[in-house]
Amino acid sequence: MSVSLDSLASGRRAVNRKNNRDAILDAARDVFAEIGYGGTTVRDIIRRTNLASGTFYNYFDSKEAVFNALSEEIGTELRQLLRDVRQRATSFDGFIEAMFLTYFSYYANNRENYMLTRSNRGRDGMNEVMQGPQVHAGFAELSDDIRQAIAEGVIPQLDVEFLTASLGGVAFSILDEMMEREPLDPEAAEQFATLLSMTGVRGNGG
Amino acid sequence: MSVSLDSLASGRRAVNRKNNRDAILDAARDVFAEIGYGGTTVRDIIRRTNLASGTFYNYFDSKEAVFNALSEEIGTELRQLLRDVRQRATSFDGFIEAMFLTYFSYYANNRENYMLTRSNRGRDGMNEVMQGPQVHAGFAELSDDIRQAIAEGVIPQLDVEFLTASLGGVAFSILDEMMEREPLDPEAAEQFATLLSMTGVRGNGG
Amino acid sequence: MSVSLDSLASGRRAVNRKNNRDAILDAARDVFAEIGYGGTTVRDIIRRTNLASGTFYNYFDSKEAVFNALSEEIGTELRQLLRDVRQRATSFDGFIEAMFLTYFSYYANNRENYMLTRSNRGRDGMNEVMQGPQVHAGFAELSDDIRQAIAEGVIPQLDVEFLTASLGGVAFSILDEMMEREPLDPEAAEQFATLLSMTGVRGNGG
Amino acid sequence: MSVSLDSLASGRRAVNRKNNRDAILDAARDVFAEIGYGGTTVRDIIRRTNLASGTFYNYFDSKEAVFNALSEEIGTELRQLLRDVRQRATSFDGFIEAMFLTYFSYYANNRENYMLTRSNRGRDGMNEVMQGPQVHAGFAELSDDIRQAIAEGVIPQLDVEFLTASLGGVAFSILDEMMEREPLDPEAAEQFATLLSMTGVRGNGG
DNA sequence: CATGAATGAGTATTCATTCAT
DNA sequence: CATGAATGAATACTCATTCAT
Repeated sequence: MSVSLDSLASGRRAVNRKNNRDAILDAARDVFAEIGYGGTTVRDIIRRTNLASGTFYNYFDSKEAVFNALSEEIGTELRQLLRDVRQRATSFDGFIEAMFLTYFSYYANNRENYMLTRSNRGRDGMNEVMQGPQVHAGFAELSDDIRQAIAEGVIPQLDVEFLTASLGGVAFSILDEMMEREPLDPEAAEQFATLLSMTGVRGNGG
Repeated sequence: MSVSLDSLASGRRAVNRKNNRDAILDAARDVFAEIGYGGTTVRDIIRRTNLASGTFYNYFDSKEAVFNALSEEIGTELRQLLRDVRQRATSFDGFIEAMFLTYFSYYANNRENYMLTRSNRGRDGMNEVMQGPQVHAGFAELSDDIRQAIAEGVIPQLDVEFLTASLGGVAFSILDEMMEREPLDPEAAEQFATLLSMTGVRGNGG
Repeated sequence: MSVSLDSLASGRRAVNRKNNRDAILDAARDVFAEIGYGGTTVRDIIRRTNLASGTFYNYFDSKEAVFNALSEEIGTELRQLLRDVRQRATSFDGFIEAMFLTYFSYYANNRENYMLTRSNRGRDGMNEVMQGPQVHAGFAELSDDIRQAIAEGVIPQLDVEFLTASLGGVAFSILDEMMEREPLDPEAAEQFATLLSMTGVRGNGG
Repeated sequence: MSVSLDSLASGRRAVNRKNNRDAILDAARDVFAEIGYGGTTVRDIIRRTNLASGTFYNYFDSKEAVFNALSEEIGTELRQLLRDVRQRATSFDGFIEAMFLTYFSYYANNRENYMLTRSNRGRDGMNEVMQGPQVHAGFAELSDDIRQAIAEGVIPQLDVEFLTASLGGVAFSILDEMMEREPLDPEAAEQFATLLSMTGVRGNGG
């Protein structure tokens, strides 16, 4: 008897713990997206929750900590998708194309994460254009891909860091433009990004 | 004693008014650059000044107002430079090239304004990738230029908004990369940006 | 599994109850000594224990309650020692001497209790120079002894309360001084305390 | 005109500043005395004042800072009195006697400072029986006096630190006892303290 | 117009205590 | 009886802004 009770208890507790953590994360995601990281207060977050103020601190140490958890979540998700792309890629062109499409599609399908990412940009000491640690890691992987493509003679010997930054810049800026349009069209965004990146303004696009 | 001072006032006041305003702007520029917009308090700003806290409000309504004034200053300066470029341009290629060089050189020569611009990115409600009202205006002009180039058949019929955003994105991201290098090399940055923008990765660069 | 444990419970529980209570008391003694009564939190105490926070309240009602239990423990121990002294005493001089020696030796041998006593002094509403209820009780007994000594003509007719307080004050202040010296020398402390108390500065000491 | 206005202004300001500071100190003195240092909150202090909460921090950095200011005030006052005593003293006996009388009288006439001193005892890290920095300094001076008296052969070669501590202990403990009596009788307290200190229990008192 | 003290709403965080399991 | 998550009251301190001088 007491065995089953105990195991029930611990099970329920674990579930509840998970639920509460998720509730906080969900609330935080919304608030950050709505009023930005800087403007968000811990009170704003818990207010959107059934929890008491103190409960927040059972799960996260600070506002920054929740934010990092969210960033990590998105970054990990996105980076995994991009790794899958990398593995399936058979050509550099196809790789870049798939990367852009994956990237734009991800945010098209997760608008709240897009909003969060934008609010990210405002964190103090986080003013690298929009680079949390996750983005940084993603860029490092991209740099490696570029280096390899250069080594294999697939693309010319360009400045790797400049190119990495540029591709990121193109992705970010087109993402912002795409998110303002209705309906969302990740394919169109991808096509433009690919075209510009691969052949430039002079390319046979249009 | 203060009576004689008073009698000098009318002339001196105008000067002083300008001086005080400038003192606040200078202090603000430094503080924003150092500790970011979010972290900066009005007290931080006036502390770097000989003025009293209340005096701040004789010149600006709020922290945001000083920031906007600074942004406007930079934006106006930069936009004027870019207009000069536009007027002197004889070809689209030359125009883009000169735009990039002017842009990179400006920040290379005004590091504190670069820092300020970065801190800008973090403002709440200012999370458009990097768009203060000035940047917005600058982008509008660039869009016009692009539209005209398309109309004249100088470049293919690309999506104007996407292209404008992309050029901005490339500029911003390469700027960040450039500012981390020593020595600062605006020419190298310009060459890369131009090459990528005009001919893409596939271009005969390297 | 837990069923068989349950059947052992009735015997084991009593043991465990004692163990847990002692574990809490031990932890509390250390923490109070280290960071003082005011700074100590209930969490600090249970953290040094294998127990859960809620368990604390199965044994004590509050931080104050543990503290009182510890005080009582020390007070009871010390008072018992002093009662033994009283019983063995054959003269007032010998009584005082033995009292001091017992007192100083006790704390020399139980430094953590000394630390605890010091932290005691800081309790709110416990600001009588150094008087927990135990000390109060001890003082009452000492007052009786003094009264009796006066009645028996062994010592002059001094103000009993003043004298009791003074002997306590001398004891406390010399204890503090003694505890700062290395090595601890309760005999020296006792000799000084006795000399001063019995014959004053003018005594033939030195 | 503007001169007189200006000087009036700065004068009034200074007065007001002084008044506010004093108001805070007075309120703090009362609260500390009533509910002890540990239990006192900054809010408790400003609540007894007409000032706003933020105003507190225009004058003091923290609760500790006000307390230190008060302690210093009392300590300085008392030490000055004791220095006067020292200068007027013509014999060691007379010196000790006058010291005790001054000490007891001071607190008899400043009950709120007595209460404050008692609350002092409870500060964390301030658990030396009741020694703020002021008391410490006072003790150092007393030690010097004792050393000199020994050097001059006026009193036997006693352990100076023990004796200093003991005189302090006697003073403190008798003070506590005295303050509980009605009416306050500093002379009686002084006589007892002097008698005990100089001739001990065996003295010809009573 | 300059001053700088006063204001008081606002925020992060802690902690003793409760209570469902 | 043990557990430890949830609670929410409480506190210190900051800061933009006002306003009397």
